[in-house]
Amino acid sequence: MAATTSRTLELLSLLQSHRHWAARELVDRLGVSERTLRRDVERLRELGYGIESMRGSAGGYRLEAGTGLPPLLLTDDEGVAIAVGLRSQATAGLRGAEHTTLSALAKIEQVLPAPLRRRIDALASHATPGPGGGGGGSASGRPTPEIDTELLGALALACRDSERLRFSYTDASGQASARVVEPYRLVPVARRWYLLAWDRQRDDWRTFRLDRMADLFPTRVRFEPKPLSDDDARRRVEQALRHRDRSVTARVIVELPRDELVEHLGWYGRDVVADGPSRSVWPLEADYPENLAMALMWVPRGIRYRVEGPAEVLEFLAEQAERFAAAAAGSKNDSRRRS
Amino acid sequence: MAATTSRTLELLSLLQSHRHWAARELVDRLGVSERTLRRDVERLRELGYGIESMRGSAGGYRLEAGTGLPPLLLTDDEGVAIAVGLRSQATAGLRGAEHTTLSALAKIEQVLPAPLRRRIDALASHATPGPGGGGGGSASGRPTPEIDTELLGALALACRDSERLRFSYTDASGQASARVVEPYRLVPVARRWYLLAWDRQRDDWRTFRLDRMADLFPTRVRFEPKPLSDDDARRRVEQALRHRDRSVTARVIVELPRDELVEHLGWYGRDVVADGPSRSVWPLEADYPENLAMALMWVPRGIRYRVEGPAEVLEFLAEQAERFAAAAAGSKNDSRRRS
DNA sequence: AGGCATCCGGTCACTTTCTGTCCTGATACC
DNA sequence: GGTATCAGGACAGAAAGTGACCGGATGCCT
Repeated sequence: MAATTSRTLELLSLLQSHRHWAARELVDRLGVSERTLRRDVERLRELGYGIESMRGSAGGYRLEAGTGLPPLLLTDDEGVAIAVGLRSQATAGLRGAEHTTLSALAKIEQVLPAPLRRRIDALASHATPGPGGGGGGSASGRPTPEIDTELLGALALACRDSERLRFSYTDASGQASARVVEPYRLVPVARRWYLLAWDRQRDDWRTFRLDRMADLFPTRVRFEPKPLSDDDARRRVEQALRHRDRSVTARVIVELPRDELVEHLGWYGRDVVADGPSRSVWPLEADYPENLAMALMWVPRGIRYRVEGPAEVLEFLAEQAERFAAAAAGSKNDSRRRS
Repeated sequence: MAATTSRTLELLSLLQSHRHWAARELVDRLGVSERTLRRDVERLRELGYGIESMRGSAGGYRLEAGTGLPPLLLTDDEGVAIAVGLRSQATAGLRGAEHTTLSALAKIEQVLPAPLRRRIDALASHATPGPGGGGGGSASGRPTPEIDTELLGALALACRDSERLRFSYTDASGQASARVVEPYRLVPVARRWYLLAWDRQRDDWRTFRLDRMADLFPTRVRFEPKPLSDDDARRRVEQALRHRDRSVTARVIVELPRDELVEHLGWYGRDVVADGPSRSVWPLEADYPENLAMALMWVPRGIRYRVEGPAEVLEFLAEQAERFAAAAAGSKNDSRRRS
């Protein structure tokens, strides 16, 4: 057996766990002579990992940024933290980076020992839910869509590896059916995830909403993927969704110059457009009126605004207004309203 | 030079990038004989990584969950995705797992080539901000605290490696000063991060709020850390904060049995307690009234509630109520303004 | 059932690398 | 200058890695 490969990995692991190491310490841990250690360091350097060394009485080795990313040697805990992070990131969405996030997630999911996986599933459901998105809880009445990150991980793997899947699906009309598909792409649209796949039974592309899938069974049968560009995929999904799963949209007209509003809102205000010199229009889109109303709260205090949108939204606002007013008045005996 | 170690890593990398590999393909890529490949696989198995093999015409190798987490061999993109994920996770907070997340973050930050780091910094500021937490935007008037994830990463490294730091700090009273400290722990409290460190000039423990630090300079001088338990650290920080940075709290009395409310709220409702058979109390805490009010929106529609809390909160609610009402009424029947 | 493609692992001879020891140098800090 | 640290050449013996060859096992397909 090759002591040397595993030792090299261990060295890398040590160097990653603390920044600074004296040769002496490393020698003790690895159980080799000092000369061999130097040779190991040399080897790692040849592989492109930046190991800096310092002489003198506080000398030692230090793993720095090199030309490439070295293999990450993680403890179990760290692996869990990373997996949880990736799952929630996939959920929260980082526009344009979904694909990469999923591929990183797939890499970890693939090698995750079972006990760790259980810890992740547990943790992920305790994680702070995103801004009106994702995360845990098992509330049924709660309007925030929940994303089953476990499912997401499994699907990411299957897409990457072109592995045929079996699952049951409940479509928009409540009809359940068993499906056998060849999965291609996961596409996030408006806080929900969709799977684009080739349906073997219908011999055509189909789009599946993740929260309507159940009983996923990876068949371990590989298929030959047809060519499909990212653009194609997105287009197909968007087309499939054109007439369903519409989200709630509204326009908020704020009595504030565009720049001022944008500065106040930061990231949320990226779509704000000016409507004259002292007024802005803030287009909002959300999956539920609740989330839409939450955004309104960030309009600077004391500033007036007006909302244009479907009756559903306006009714919701009126209802919330009433409840807020009642709550505020009810507790304060001196019925405080500002006039 | 050792072709074998690097080849082993490359094999691992291949196995991680796709699930399934035929021996033939691997042999072609690695440029060795089939026998040697088998030996390499054997070596990896001995190291505890689960490589499954299948015979027959669709045979091949497959990296599965093993006993331990294998070294992760990431592409640049994946590394970036992971780093971004970890930064935002540290920000969003996962109670109890902060430490692990930071240690994983430190590991990656340490070895991140400069160009990748730049991409991360750019991306992180575009990421979706959490629920009233973290994330990007540079708004000054926005009440959500912003967290400089770059700073967080650098501090995590310095804590781990016991590296003395220099920075300038602006305290609560607006007084700026230059500090030299020995950093020990990063502690998140109520959506903000604090650094617990030993102040070399004052010869005592000090707590620094991250968003008040600037011009961080890692001295690369190591220090001998004094013993300090996690509990100790947390206690010190909490004590230091006792009289500043208070957050907003309130109690919401909801006319709904506890279980029903909890089921509806999911994660958010973890602190709900019963108040009689048909009423519940939902304690809320947030850094700003905005965030507190957002939670109220999740009380099931049609259910009445009452809020007990500081005047600040009630006033805020009253104001929002008025704005909502105005927005709802204003657009509906086309009378532009309220009253 | 038979054929074929695939993985399995033993043996052998040969080559390459790895390792520890010994040594001389370079560099940094005190 | 003294000391602690890393650097790296030389050498010889031990250890490993490697390819070629083989008969065997297993699973899929016809």
